[in-house]
Amino acid sequence: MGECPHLRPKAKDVSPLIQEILIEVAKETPEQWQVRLEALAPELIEELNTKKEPDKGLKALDLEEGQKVVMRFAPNPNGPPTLGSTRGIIVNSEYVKKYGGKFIIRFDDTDPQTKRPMLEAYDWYVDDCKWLGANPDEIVIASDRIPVYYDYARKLIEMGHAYVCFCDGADFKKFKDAKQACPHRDASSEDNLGHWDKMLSGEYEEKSAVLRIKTDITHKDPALRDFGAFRIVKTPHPRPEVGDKYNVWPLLDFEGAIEDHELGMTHIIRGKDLMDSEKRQGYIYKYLGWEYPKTTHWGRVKMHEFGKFSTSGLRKAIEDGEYSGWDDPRLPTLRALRRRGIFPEAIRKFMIEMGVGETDISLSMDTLYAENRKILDPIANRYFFVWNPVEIEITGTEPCTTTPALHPTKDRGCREIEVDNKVYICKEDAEKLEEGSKIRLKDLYNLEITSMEPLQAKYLGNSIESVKKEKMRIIHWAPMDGISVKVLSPDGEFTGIGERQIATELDKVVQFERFGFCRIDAVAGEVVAYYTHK
RNA sequence: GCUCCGAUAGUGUAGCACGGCCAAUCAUGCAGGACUCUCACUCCUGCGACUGGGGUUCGAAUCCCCAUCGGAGCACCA
Repeated sequence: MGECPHLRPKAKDVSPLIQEILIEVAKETPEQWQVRLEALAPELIEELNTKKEPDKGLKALDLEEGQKVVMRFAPNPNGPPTLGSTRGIIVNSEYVKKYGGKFIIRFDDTDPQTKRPMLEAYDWYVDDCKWLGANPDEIVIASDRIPVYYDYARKLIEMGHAYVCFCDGADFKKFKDAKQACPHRDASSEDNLGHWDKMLSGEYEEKSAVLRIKTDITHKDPALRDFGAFRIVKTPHPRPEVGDKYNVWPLLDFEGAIEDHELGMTHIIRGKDLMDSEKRQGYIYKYLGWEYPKTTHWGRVKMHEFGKFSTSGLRKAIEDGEYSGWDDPRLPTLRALRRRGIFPEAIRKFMIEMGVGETDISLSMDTLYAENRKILDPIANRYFFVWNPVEIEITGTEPCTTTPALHPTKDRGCREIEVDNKVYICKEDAEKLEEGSKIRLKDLYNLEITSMEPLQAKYLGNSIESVKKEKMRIIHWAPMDGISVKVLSPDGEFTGIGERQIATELDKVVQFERFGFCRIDAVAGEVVAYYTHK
């Protein structure tokens, strides 16, 4: 019908005819269909056989042919980047890669008080962006550019679009809720300029005055009625280059509005919590005759594995020793994921395939782990690590050496393990045994349990055929001269014994068989490993 | 209270701007099986969704209205 619009008026007549034909066709066999299709339209057969490739990844951006983009990621560095931050980093930088242009990191660090920036975090953001493959073309720090914001503020006051308001917060809210102008709204530009200068020079105390942008005080959406643009904060900024230079600080809506224009932003992609913010900023753009960048939003993201946590709450928990630091494996910070051996490529893929939807989503780390496992499995060497180790004594054989492969399918050589008359096995494996049970020590030999306490076994040959025939359990083990290993995981700590050769894998991700992937974090004395995932 | 968004399998996601190629994609998850000297990997099979109700239309996941549910904003936070 789409192809033959002239039939549309006759749709009522056409559809019974089609129905009849369909009934006829349904009586035939698939083989008959094949024959008829070959006669009618052979090209369709190929089309049927090729699977539809759905659009993967990010949707096209709204722009003109050949246009380059300028996009930004704008964090407040009041804590370390987290998995949540990566959405902004990856989506924005990916578009810049796709269309060409500029990717900017802009630190919106204009609150020295409530969400006070953390000095180390500036570098963390830049580092983590680079690690994720999102190299910034430019780094902008808002607290370096306060005079720029002051200039625009003055301009808006002169134009009569901004006023200094001395209302108490609660009083202003009453006026606003009643759609009424507060007493200061109609002051002259001259008066306002005078007040503004006094704000800047520090004559007013904190909370006593605020610069507001005039919008429409009767707007039906209360969120859009006259909003604050600057406030007085006398707490010095943590950056030494800024310190106590300023008494008056811009609020996000103002600072962001000015910077997005100054930096030539073409597109903005950010959380939908900032949707109203955009409408407020629209007034500033209108007054200054600017055009607002094109915007897209994403919804709230929650990870099943991580509850709600605030940066400030987390900071306290770390200070209290509840977590070992910002890279504690239980945390969703990028530093932690990095330390655990999550690869940036996996995070990128995860974020890109998630796309940019306005729906609030709640997702599981499993999907990220699955991506990461695809990268890890071919490159991770295999080792034995026995957690909660118990000794088992073996009789009936001589000390020997075994050489299991480092990888089950890739040819990467072997490791070498010497075995005397005792090995370690996991307590949870030992608990399933009883006198007379037969087990296979993987890559070693077969045993029959002769005593449970103490745990003893006798050598039963090393025929793998009899393992299969008798369906023996195959368990892993560790030699008596193994190395102590401590694994830190989101679910707690595991300690035990591993092969000595693990110590050569510093900073690599290995797989502890029947346990999971781990990144070897330290090898001095004992091995410390961070659990990656199953 | 006012305002603004959104809703497709367990979880994400494609399809929706322009209604018919949708008996709805892909991934992950789960279940079963094959392979395997790991509980990993790989392979095969299966499970599973258009929030509900009206309307428009020959035809609705797609357009319109209502309801329900979820989220956000109404800060001198970002």
